[in-house]
Amino acid sequence: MDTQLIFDAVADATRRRILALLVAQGELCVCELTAALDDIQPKVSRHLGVLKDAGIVVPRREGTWMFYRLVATLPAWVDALLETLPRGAAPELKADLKRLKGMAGRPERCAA
Amino acid sequence: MDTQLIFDAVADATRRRILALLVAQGELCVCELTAALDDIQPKVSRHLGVLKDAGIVVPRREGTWMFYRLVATLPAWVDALLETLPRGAAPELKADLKRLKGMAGRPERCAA
DNA sequence: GCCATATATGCGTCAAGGAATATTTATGCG
DNA sequence: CGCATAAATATTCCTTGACGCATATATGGC
Repeated sequence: MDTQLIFDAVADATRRRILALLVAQGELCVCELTAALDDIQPKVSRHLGVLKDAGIVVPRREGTWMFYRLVATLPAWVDALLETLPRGAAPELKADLKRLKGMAGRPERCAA
Repeated sequence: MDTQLIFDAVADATRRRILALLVAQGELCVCELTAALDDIQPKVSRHLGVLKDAGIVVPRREGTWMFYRLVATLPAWVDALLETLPRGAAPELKADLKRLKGMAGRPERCAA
């Protein structure tokens, strides 16, 4: 658990949007995040890699899709930090959620 | 209140040490922070400038000294973020406080 | 005005990190 | 096996920001 990696991860606006979405939705795949953020896939994937290396999210493969979710056993202060994102630190969250809802061909999950 | 400025400010380890000291001590001058961090004065001053531009701290002049303290009316989520610093996100805080206590010729405050 | 202390800032250098495109790997289906 | 989709990585370019040093500014006392 490297403190600097955590803060570096949260310093980027795109990664904050991803984290806010994961806090709100629990688990999302790359294509869902790409649609929600209205951005290109390599960019989303690379930012997810940063979050994974920082130990904040974990991937789970389900067929073609890669689902990402928050690590369950984060230190309390990291949880508190992530909680601040929907509560004022991520203004775009509403719009991102709206795009996510309106996404066509959203994958169906088998297991959670 | 620019969200990105807040996170950029907190992304730097030196600035997190400064903020943790201010959370713990309430108000400190540049020379006290320089001693507590065991660093050079221009560096401390520059980081304080970043924190000031981000709207997190405010300066107060008292004779030759410049005292810095946290802004009183920060948004709730920023307060929550700052609270995480002494609670696990600032490992060096103990050592920094120790150096501060042992500092020679510490200025005396007139008004708070 | 002169000097000492405290603080701020200009400047050159350097490395880290983000964006965009192209490419590669992995999975599923026929 | 070949194709299509999803995702990861590699490459290149470019911007940002931290650091260290030197210097400038401000305040107080004489």
